[in-house]
Amino acid sequence: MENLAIAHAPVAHRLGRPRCDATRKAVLLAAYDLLAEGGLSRFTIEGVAARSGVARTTIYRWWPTKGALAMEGFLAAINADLARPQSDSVVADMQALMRSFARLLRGEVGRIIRCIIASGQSDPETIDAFVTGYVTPRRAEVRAILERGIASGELRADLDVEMVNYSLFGPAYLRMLLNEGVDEAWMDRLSGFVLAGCLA
Amino acid sequence: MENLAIAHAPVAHRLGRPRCDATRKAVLLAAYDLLAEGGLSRFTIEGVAARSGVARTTIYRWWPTKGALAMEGFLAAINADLARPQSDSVVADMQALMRSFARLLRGEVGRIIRCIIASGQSDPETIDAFVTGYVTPRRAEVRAILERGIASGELRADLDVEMVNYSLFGPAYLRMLLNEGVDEAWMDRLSGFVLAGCLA
DNA sequence: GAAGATACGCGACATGCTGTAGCGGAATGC
DNA sequence: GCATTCCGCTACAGCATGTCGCGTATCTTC
Repeated sequence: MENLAIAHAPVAHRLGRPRCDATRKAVLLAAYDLLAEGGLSRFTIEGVAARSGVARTTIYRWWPTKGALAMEGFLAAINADLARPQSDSVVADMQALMRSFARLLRGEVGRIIRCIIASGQSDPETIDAFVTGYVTPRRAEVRAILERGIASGELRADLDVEMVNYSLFGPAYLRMLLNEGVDEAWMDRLSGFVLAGCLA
Repeated sequence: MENLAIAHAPVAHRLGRPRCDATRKAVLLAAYDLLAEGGLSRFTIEGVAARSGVARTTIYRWWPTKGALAMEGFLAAINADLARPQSDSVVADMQALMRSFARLLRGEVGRIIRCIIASGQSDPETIDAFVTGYVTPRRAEVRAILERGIASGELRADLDVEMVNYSLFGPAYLRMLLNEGVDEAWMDRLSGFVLAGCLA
Protein backbone atom coordinates (compact mmCIF):
# COMPACT_ATOMS: atom_id res chain seq x y z
CA MET A 1 0.00 0.00 0.00
CA GLU A 2 3.05 2.20 0.19
CA ASN A 3 4.88 1.68 -3.06
CA LEU A 4 3.28 4.61 -4.71
CA ALA A 5 5.53 7.51 -5.38
CA ILE A 6 4.42 7.17 -8.99
CA ALA A 7 2.15 10.14 -9.30
CA HIS A 8 1.19 12.93 -6.96
CA ALA A 9 4.32 12.57 -4.91
CA PRO A 10 4.50 14.54 -1.65
CA VAL A 11 7.16 16.73 -3.30
CA ALA A 12 8.09 18.28 0.07
CA HIS A 13 5.58 21.03 -0.53
CA ARG A 14 6.68 24.43 0.51
CA LEU A 15 3.49 26.37 0.63
CA GLY A 16 -0.13 25.93 1.55
CA ARG A 17 -2.05 23.12 3.14
CA PRO A 18 -0.48 19.74 2.46
CA ARG A 19 -2.43 17.08 0.73
CA CYS A 20 -4.44 14.92 3.07
CA ASP A 21 -3.04 11.41 2.86
CA ALA A 22 -6.05 9.84 4.51
CA THR A 23 -8.22 11.22 1.75
CA ARG A 24 -5.89 9.90 -0.91
CA LYS A 25 -5.81 6.45 0.66
CA ALA A 26 -9.56 6.37 1.09
CA VAL A 27 -9.99 7.08 -2.61
CA LEU A 28 -7.53 4.41 -3.67
CA LEU A 29 -9.03 1.85 -1.36
CA ALA A 30 -12.53 2.59 -2.60
CA ALA A 31 -11.29 2.37 -6.17
CA TYR A 32 -9.75 -1.01 -5.51
CA ASP A 33 -12.86 -2.30 -3.77
CA LEU A 34 -15.20 -1.19 -6.52
CA LEU A 35 -12.90 -2.69 -9.11
CA ALA A 36 -12.72 -5.97 -7.25
CA GLU A 37 -16.45 -6.13 -6.64
CA GLY A 38 -18.19 -4.96 -9.71
CA GLY A 39 -15.65 -4.94 -12.49
CA LEU A 40 -15.25 -2.20 -14.99
CA SER A 41 -18.91 -1.61 -15.61
CA ARG A 42 -19.65 -0.59 -12.05
CA PHE A 43 -16.46 1.41 -11.69
CA THR A 44 -17.20 5.12 -11.93
CA ILE A 45 -15.59 8.15 -10.42
CA GLU A 46 -18.93 9.02 -8.93
CA GLY A 47 -19.04 5.61 -7.30
CA VAL A 48 -15.55 5.96 -5.91
CA ALA A 49 -16.49 9.34 -4.50
CA ALA A 50 -19.59 7.98 -2.82
CA ARG A 51 -17.81 4.99 -1.38
CA SER A 52 -14.75 6.84 -0.14
CA GLY A 53 -16.70 9.78 1.23
CA VAL A 54 -14.40 12.10 -0.65
CA ALA A 55 -15.86 14.88 -2.74
CA ARG A 56 -16.10 14.12 -6.43
CA THR A 57 -14.35 17.34 -7.34
CA THR A 58 -11.37 16.38 -5.22
CA ILE A 59 -10.95 13.19 -7.18
CA TYR A 60 -11.12 15.07 -10.46
CA ARG A 61 -8.45 17.40 -9.14
CA TRP A 62 -5.94 14.64 -8.55
CA TRP A 63 -6.61 11.92 -11.08
CA PRO A 64 -6.75 12.80 -14.75
CA THR A 65 -8.75 9.80 -15.98
CA LYS A 66 -10.75 6.90 -14.71
CA GLY A 67 -8.04 4.58 -15.90
CA ALA A 68 -5.36 6.38 -13.97
CA LEU A 69 -7.43 6.09 -10.84
CA ALA A 70 -8.04 2.41 -11.36
CA MET A 71 -4.36 1.85 -12.04
CA GLU A 72 -3.21 3.60 -8.93
CA GLY A 73 -5.83 1.88 -6.81
CA PHE A 74 -4.58 -1.42 -8.10
CA LEU A 75 -0.89 -0.73 -7.62
CA ALA A 76 -1.53 0.64 -4.16
CA ALA A 77 -3.21 -2.56 -3.09
CA ILE A 78 -1.17 -5.39 -4.53
CA ASN A 79 1.23 -6.82 -2.13
CA ALA A 80 3.69 -9.29 -3.49
CA ASP A 81 1.32 -12.21 -3.51
CA LEU A 82 3.08 -14.10 -6.26
CA ALA A 83 5.06 -17.07 -5.08
CA ARG A 84 8.79 -16.71 -5.52
CA PRO A 85 10.11 -20.21 -4.96
CA GLN A 86 13.76 -21.03 -5.30
CA SER A 87 14.52 -24.71 -5.49
CA ASP A 88 17.17 -26.75 -7.26
CA SER A 89 15.15 -26.92 -10.43
CA VAL A 90 14.50 -23.75 -12.33
CA VAL A 91 11.82 -25.52 -14.32
CA ALA A 92 10.01 -26.46 -11.14
CA ASP A 93 10.34 -22.91 -9.88
CA MET A 94 8.87 -21.50 -13.06
CA GLN A 95 6.01 -23.95 -12.96
CA ALA A 96 5.25 -23.01 -9.39
CA LEU A 97 5.36 -19.34 -10.27
CA MET A 98 3.04 -19.78 -13.21
CA ARG A 99 0.63 -21.82 -11.10
CA SER A 100 0.54 -19.02 -8.58
CA PHE A 101 -0.01 -16.55 -11.41
CA ALA A 102 -2.95 -18.63 -12.57
CA ARG A 103 -4.48 -18.41 -9.12
CA LEU A 104 -3.92 -14.68 -9.18
CA LEU A 105 -5.63 -14.26 -12.53
CA ARG A 106 -8.63 -16.23 -11.38
CA GLY A 107 -9.13 -14.10 -8.31
CA GLU A 108 -9.78 -10.51 -7.42
CA VAL A 109 -6.54 -9.28 -8.91
CA GLY A 110 -7.34 -10.91 -12.20
CA ARG A 111 -10.61 -9.09 -12.41
CA ILE A 112 -8.86 -5.82 -11.82
CA ILE A 113 -6.18 -6.51 -14.37
CA ARG A 114 -8.91 -7.13 -16.89
CA CYS A 115 -10.45 -3.78 -16.05
CA ILE A 116 -7.14 -2.01 -16.40
CA ILE A 117 -6.36 -3.59 -19.73
CA ALA A 118 -9.87 -2.86 -20.93
CA SER A 119 -9.95 0.77 -19.94
CA GLY A 120 -6.39 1.14 -21.14
CA GLN A 121 -7.45 0.39 -24.70
CA SER A 122 -8.92 3.86 -24.91
CA ASP A 123 -6.34 5.46 -22.66
CA PRO A 124 -2.67 4.83 -23.45
CA GLU A 125 -1.39 6.29 -20.21
CA THR A 126 -3.21 3.65 -18.22
CA ILE A 127 -1.49 0.94 -20.19
CA ASP A 128 1.86 2.64 -19.76
CA ALA A 129 1.36 2.79 -16.03
CA PHE A 130 0.31 -0.85 -15.95
CA VAL A 131 3.31 -1.97 -17.95
CA THR A 132 5.70 0.12 -15.91
CA GLY A 133 4.21 -0.57 -12.51
CA TYR A 134 3.25 -4.20 -12.87
CA VAL A 135 4.21 -6.06 -16.05
CA THR A 136 7.83 -5.02 -16.24
CA PRO A 137 8.68 -5.95 -12.65
CA ARG A 138 7.08 -9.33 -13.10
CA ARG A 139 9.01 -9.88 -16.30
CA ALA A 140 12.19 -9.04 -14.49
CA GLU A 141 11.47 -11.70 -11.90
CA VAL A 142 10.98 -14.30 -14.59
CA ARG A 143 14.09 -13.18 -16.37
CA ALA A 144 16.06 -13.60 -13.19
CA ILE A 145 14.85 -17.13 -12.71
CA LEU A 146 15.57 -18.09 -16.30
CA GLU A 147 19.04 -16.62 -16.20
CA ARG A 148 19.71 -18.56 -13.07
CA GLY A 149 18.78 -21.66 -15.03
CA ILE A 150 21.08 -20.72 -17.86
CA ALA A 151 23.93 -20.09 -15.49
CA SER A 152 23.43 -23.45 -13.81
CA GLY A 153 23.35 -25.24 -17.13
CA GLU A 154 19.78 -26.43 -16.69
CA LEU A 155 18.59 -24.29 -19.58
CA ARG A 156 20.04 -23.71 -23.03
CA ALA A 157 22.73 -21.09 -23.16
CA ASP A 158 21.28 -19.45 -26.27
CA LEU A 159 17.78 -19.19 -24.81
CA ASP A 160 15.71 -16.20 -25.88
CA VAL A 161 14.62 -15.21 -22.42
CA GLU A 162 12.25 -12.51 -23.55
CA MET A 163 10.38 -14.90 -25.82
CA VAL A 164 10.01 -17.43 -23.04
CA ASN A 165 8.51 -14.66 -20.99
CA TYR A 166 6.02 -13.83 -23.71
CA SER A 167 5.22 -17.45 -24.44
CA LEU A 168 4.35 -18.06 -20.83
CA PHE A 169 2.42 -14.92 -19.98
CA GLY A 170 0.88 -14.10 -23.35
CA PRO A 171 -1.30 -17.22 -23.45
CA ALA A 172 -2.27 -16.79 -19.82
CA TYR A 173 -3.45 -13.23 -20.32
CA LEU A 174 -5.24 -14.20 -23.50
CA ARG A 175 -7.13 -17.01 -21.88
CA MET A 176 -8.18 -14.76 -19.08
CA LEU A 177 -9.34 -12.00 -21.39
CA LEU A 178 -11.26 -14.44 -23.57
CA ASN A 179 -13.00 -16.03 -20.59
CA GLU A 180 -11.46 -19.39 -21.30
CA GLY A 181 -10.41 -19.96 -17.73
CA VAL A 182 -6.91 -20.11 -16.30
CA ASP A 183 -6.78 -23.19 -14.14
CA GLU A 184 -3.65 -24.72 -12.74
CA ALA A 185 -3.86 -27.84 -14.88
CA TRP A 186 -3.89 -25.84 -18.07
CA MET A 187 -1.10 -23.65 -16.78
CA ASP A 188 1.01 -26.71 -16.04
CA ARG A 189 0.43 -27.92 -19.53
CA LEU A 190 1.51 -24.57 -20.95
CA SER A 191 4.64 -24.22 -18.86
CA GLY A 192 5.49 -27.82 -19.56
CA PHE A 193 5.22 -27.19 -23.25
CA VAL A 194 7.22 -23.97 -23.25
CA LEU A 195 9.91 -25.04 -20.82
CA ALA A 196 10.51 -28.34 -22.58
CA GLY A 197 11.99 -26.37 -25.44
CA CYS A 198 14.27 -24.46 -23.09
CA LEU A 199 16.26 -27.32 -21.64
CA ALA A 200 19.94 -27.64 -22.36
CA MET B 1 -20.40 -8.93 -45.26
CA GLU B 2 -22.76 -11.87 -45.56
CA ASN B 3 -21.61 -14.37 -42.99
CA LEU B 4 -23.98 -13.15 -40.41
CA ALA B 5 -26.75 -15.45 -39.49
CA ILE B 6 -25.44 -15.18 -35.94
CA ALA B 7 -28.10 -13.04 -34.39
CA HIS B 8 -31.36 -11.61 -35.63
CA ALA B 9 -31.68 -14.17 -38.35
CA PRO B 10 -34.32 -13.51 -41.00
CA VAL B 11 -36.31 -16.40 -39.54
CA ALA B 12 -38.60 -16.50 -42.59
CA HIS B 13 -40.98 -14.12 -40.89
CA ARG B 14 -44.60 -14.94 -41.36
CA LEU B 15 -46.36 -11.78 -40.39
CA GLY B 16 -45.90 -8.05 -40.66
CA ARG B 17 -43.37 -5.85 -42.37
CA PRO B 18 -40.04 -7.59 -42.89
CA ARG B 19 -36.92 -6.15 -41.43
CA CYS B 20 -35.19 -3.67 -43.69
CA ASP B 21 -31.84 -5.12 -44.61
CA ALA B 22 -30.47 -1.81 -45.85
CA THR B 23 -31.03 -0.34 -42.43
CA ARG B 24 -29.31 -3.22 -40.74
CA LYS B 25 -26.32 -2.98 -43.06
CA ALA B 26 -26.10 0.77 -42.63
CA VAL B 27 -25.92 0.31 -38.88
CA LEU B 28 -23.24 -2.35 -39.07
CA LEU B 29 -21.19 -0.34 -41.52
CA ALA B 30 -21.39 2.77 -39.39
CA ALA B 31 -20.44 0.71 -36.35
CA TYR B 32 -17.40 -0.63 -38.12
CA ASP B 33 -16.37 2.81 -39.35
CA LEU B 34 -16.67 4.42 -35.96
CA LEU B 35 -14.76 1.57 -34.40
CA ALA B 36 -12.01 1.84 -36.97
CA GLU B 37 -11.76 5.60 -36.71
CA GLY B 38 -12.11 6.55 -33.13
CA GLY B 39 -11.61 3.46 -31.10
CA LEU B 40 -13.75 2.44 -28.20
CA SER B 41 -13.96 5.85 -26.61
CA ARG B 42 -15.73 7.41 -29.54
CA PHE B 43 -17.95 4.41 -30.14
CA THR B 44 -21.45 5.08 -28.85
CA ILE B 45 -24.83 3.88 -29.94
CA GLU B 46 -25.81 7.48 -30.37
CA GLY B 47 -22.86 7.98 -32.70
CA VAL B 48 -23.73 4.92 -34.74
CA ALA B 49 -27.28 6.18 -35.05
CA ALA B 50 -26.15 9.58 -36.24
CA ARG B 51 -23.67 8.18 -38.72
CA SER B 52 -25.93 5.53 -40.16
CA GLY B 53 -28.99 7.75 -40.33
CA VAL B 54 -30.94 5.08 -38.53
CA ALA B 55 -33.07 6.04 -35.55
CA ARG B 56 -31.46 5.35 -32.20
CA THR B 57 -34.51 3.49 -30.98
CA THR B 58 -34.27 1.10 -33.88
CA ILE B 59 -30.74 0.19 -32.89
CA TYR B 60 -31.81 -0.42 -29.31
CA ARG B 61 -34.54 -2.67 -30.61
CA TRP B 62 -32.13 -4.98 -32.39
CA TRP B 63 -28.85 -4.95 -30.51
CA PRO B 64 -28.87 -5.67 -26.79
CA THR B 65 -25.54 -4.07 -25.91
CA LYS B 66 -22.90 -1.83 -27.33
CA GLY B 67 -20.52 -4.75 -27.37
CA ALA B 68 -22.89 -6.89 -29.38
CA LEU B 69 -23.21 -4.12 -31.94
CA ALA B 70 -19.46 -3.67 -32.18
CA MET B 71 -18.96 -7.41 -32.53
CA GLU B 72 -21.49 -7.78 -35.29
CA GLY B 73 -20.15 -4.76 -37.13
CA PHE B 74 -16.71 -6.27 -36.98
CA LEU B 75 -17.70 -9.74 -38.10
CA ALA B 76 -19.80 -8.32 -40.89
CA ALA B 77 -16.85 -6.43 -42.29
CA ILE B 78 -13.87 -8.73 -42.08
CA ASN B 79 -13.20 -10.51 -45.25
CA ALA B 80 -10.62 -13.22 -45.12
CA ASP B 81 -7.64 -10.93 -45.27
CA LEU B 82 -5.28 -13.27 -43.52
CA ALA B 83 -2.75 -14.88 -45.81
CA ARG B 84 -3.19 -18.61 -46.18
CA PRO B 85 0.00 -19.75 -47.87
CA GLN B 86 0.68 -23.37 -48.58
CA SER B 87 4.25 -24.13 -49.47
CA ASP B 88 6.50 -27.13 -48.90
CA SER B 89 7.51 -25.91 -45.47
CA VAL B 90 4.91 -25.75 -42.77
CA VAL B 91 7.25 -23.62 -40.70
CA ALA B 92 7.53 -21.08 -43.50
CA ASP B 93 3.76 -21.13 -43.92
CA MET B 94 3.22 -20.47 -40.26
CA GLN B 95 5.73 -17.67 -40.26
CA ALA B 96 4.03 -16.07 -43.22
CA LEU B 97 0.66 -16.39 -41.54
CA MET B 98 1.92 -14.83 -38.35
CA ARG B 99 3.52 -11.99 -40.26
CA SER B 100 0.23 -11.31 -41.93
CA PHE B 101 -1.47 -11.47 -38.55
CA ALA B 102 0.98 -8.88 -37.28
CA ARG B 103 0.04 -6.57 -40.12
CA LEU B 104 -3.60 -7.13 -39.29
CA LEU B 105 -3.13 -6.28 -35.64
CA ARG B 106 -1.30 -3.09 -36.49
CA GLY B 107 -4.06 -1.87 -38.77
CA GLU B 108 -7.72 -1.04 -38.60
CA VAL B 109 -8.75 -4.53 -37.64
CA GLY B 110 -6.35 -4.54 -34.74
CA ARG B 111 -7.89 -1.41 -33.35
CA ILE B 112 -11.31 -2.98 -33.56
CA ILE B 113 -10.18 -6.19 -31.93
CA ARG B 114 -8.86 -4.14 -29.06
CA CYS B 115 -12.23 -2.46 -28.72
CA ILE B 116 -14.04 -5.75 -28.71
CA ILE B 117 -11.77 -7.31 -26.14
CA ALA B 118 -12.00 -4.18 -24.02
CA SER B 119 -15.76 -3.89 -24.06
CA GLY B 120 -16.01 -7.64 -23.67
CA GLN B 121 -14.41 -7.45 -20.25
CA SER B 122 -17.64 -6.07 -18.88
CA ASP B 123 -19.87 -8.04 -21.22
CA PRO B 124 -19.27 -11.80 -21.48
CA GLU B 125 -21.53 -12.25 -24.47
CA THR B 126 -19.33 -10.01 -26.56
CA ILE B 127 -16.31 -12.15 -25.77
CA ASP B 128 -18.26 -15.30 -26.52
CA ALA B 129 -19.23 -13.93 -29.89
CA PHE B 130 -15.67 -12.89 -30.59
CA VAL B 131 -14.28 -16.28 -29.68
CA THR B 132 -16.93 -18.11 -31.65
CA GLY B 133 -16.96 -15.85 -34.67
CA TYR B 134 -13.29 -15.00 -34.98
CA VAL B 135 -10.81 -16.68 -32.66
CA THR B 136 -11.98 -20.25 -33.06
CA PRO B 137 -11.96 -20.22 -36.87
CA ARG B 138 -8.47 -18.77 -36.88
CA ARG B 139 -7.30 -21.40 -34.45
CA ALA B 140 -8.72 -24.06 -36.69
CA GLU B 141 -6.70 -22.73 -39.61
CA VAL B 142 -3.52 -22.90 -37.58
CA ARG B 143 -4.37 -26.35 -36.35
CA ALA B 144 -4.83 -27.51 -39.91
CA ILE B 145 -1.43 -26.20 -40.92
CA LEU B 146 0.29 -27.76 -37.95
CA GLU B 147 -1.37 -31.11 -38.48
CA ARG B 148 -0.24 -31.00 -42.06
CA GLY B 149 3.28 -30.57 -40.74
CA ILE B 150 2.90 -33.48 -38.37
CA ALA B 151 1.60 -35.68 -41.14
CA SER B 152 4.49 -34.76 -43.41
CA GLY B 153 7.00 -35.48 -40.67
CA GLU B 154 8.25 -31.91 -40.55
CA LEU B 155 6.90 -31.45 -37.02
CA ARG B 156 7.07 -33.68 -33.99
CA ALA B 157 4.41 -36.34 -33.87
CA ASP B 158 3.64 -35.68 -30.20
CA LEU B 159 3.22 -31.93 -30.70
CA ASP B 160 0.69 -30.19 -28.50
CA VAL B 161 -1.02 -28.29 -31.28
CA GLU B 162 -3.23 -26.27 -29.00
CA MET B 163 -0.29 -24.99 -27.00
CA VAL B 164 1.54 -23.96 -30.15
CA ASN B 165 -1.53 -22.01 -31.06
CA TYR B 166 -1.57 -20.26 -27.71
CA SER B 167 2.17 -19.64 -27.70
CA LEU B 168 1.95 -17.92 -31.06
CA PHE B 169 -1.19 -15.86 -30.66
CA GLY B 170 -1.10 -15.18 -26.93
CA PRO B 171 2.06 -13.08 -27.07
CA ALA B 172 0.85 -11.26 -30.17
CA TYR B 173 -2.43 -10.26 -28.56
CA LEU B 174 -0.65 -9.28 -25.38
CA ARG B 175 1.83 -7.03 -27.14
CA MET B 176 -0.98 -5.35 -29.00
CA LEU B 177 -3.04 -4.79 -25.88
CA LEU B 178 -0.06 -3.45 -23.96
CA ASN B 179 0.88 -1.03 -26.75
CA GLU B 180 4.23 -2.69 -27.25
CA GLY B 181 3.87 -2.87 -31.00
CA VAL B 182 3.50 -5.92 -33.19
CA ASP B 183 5.97 -5.53 -36.00
CA GLU B 184 6.97 -8.24 -38.39
CA ALA B 185 10.51 -8.53 -37.09
CA TRP B 186 9.31 -9.26 -33.60
CA MET B 187 6.72 -11.67 -34.93
CA ASP B 188 9.41 -13.53 -36.86
CA ARG B 189 11.43 -13.80 -33.71
CA LEU B 190 8.44 -15.19 -31.84
CA SER B 191 7.44 -17.72 -34.45
CA GLY B 192 11.07 -18.72 -34.86
CA PHE B 193 11.32 -19.35 -31.16
CA VAL B 194 8.10 -21.30 -30.86
CA LEU B 195 8.40 -23.33 -34.04
CA ALA B 196 11.99 -24.30 -33.30
CA GLY B 197 10.66 -26.42 -30.49
CA CYS B 198 8.12 -28.09 -32.77
CA LEU B 199 10.44 -29.68 -35.28
CA ALA B 200 10.72 -33.41 -35.53
C1' DG C 1 0.10 36.88 14.61
C1' DA C 2 -0.98 38.15 9.75
C1' DA C 3 -0.60 37.13 4.81
C1' DG C 4 -0.30 34.11 1.13
C1' DA C 5 -0.87 29.62 -0.73
C1' DT C 6 -2.88 25.29 -1.14
C1' DA C 7 -6.37 21.47 -0.06
C1' DC C 8 -10.97 20.04 0.58
C1' DG C 9 -16.09 19.89 0.59
C1' DC C 10 -20.29 21.68 -1.26
C1' DG C 11 -23.56 23.12 -4.65
C1' DA C 12 -24.45 24.03 -9.27
C1' DC C 13 -24.31 23.65 -14.13
C1' DA C 14 -23.94 22.15 -19.05
C1' DT C 15 -23.13 18.12 -21.70
C1' DG C 16 -23.53 13.61 -23.45
C1' DC C 17 -25.00 8.75 -23.47
C1' DT C 18 -28.27 5.34 -21.90
C1' DG C 19 -32.51 2.97 -22.01
C1' DT C 20 -37.53 3.15 -22.33
C1' DA C 21 -42.07 4.64 -23.81
C1' DG C 22 -45.71 6.17 -26.88
C1' DC C 23 -47.27 7.66 -31.32
C1' DG C 24 -47.92 7.59 -36.39
C1' DG C 25 -46.82 5.90 -40.83
C1' DA C 26 -45.11 2.16 -43.87
C1' DA C 27 -44.80 -2.58 -45.55
C1' DT C 28 -46.09 -7.23 -45.46
C1' DG C 29 -49.19 -11.78 -45.22
C1' DC C 30 -53.83 -13.47 -44.81
C1' DG D 1 -59.46 -4.70 -45.29
C1' DC D 2 -57.04 -6.40 -41.31
C1' DA D 3 -53.70 -7.79 -38.08
C1' DT D 4 -48.95 -7.67 -37.57
C1' DT D 5 -44.53 -6.05 -37.58
C1' DC D 6 -41.00 -2.54 -38.73
C1' DC D 7 -39.21 2.07 -38.54
C1' DG D 8 -38.68 6.99 -37.44
C1' DC D 9 -39.81 10.64 -34.33
C1' DT D 10 -40.29 12.93 -29.86
C1' DA D 11 -39.97 12.89 -25.18
C1' DC D 12 -38.35 11.61 -20.77
C1' DA D 13 -35.75 10.08 -16.61
C1' DG D 14 -31.46 8.54 -15.08
C1' DC D 15 -26.67 8.63 -14.61
C1' DA D 16 -21.81 9.89 -15.32
C1' DT D 17 -18.67 13.39 -16.86
C1' DG D 18 -16.02 17.49 -16.36
C1' DT D 19 -15.82 22.23 -14.77
C1' DC D 20 -16.76 26.29 -12.06
C1' DG D 21 -17.22 29.25 -7.86
C1' DC D 22 -17.48 29.66 -3.09
C1' DG D 23 -16.43 29.02 1.79
C1' DT D 24 -13.47 26.90 4.99
C1' DA D 25 -9.44 24.50 6.80
C1' DT D 26 -4.47 24.01 7.20
C1' DC D 27 0.04 24.82 6.23
C1' DT D 28 4.54 28.01 5.41
C1' DT D 29 6.78 32.34 5.46
C1' DC D 30 7.48 36.84 7.02
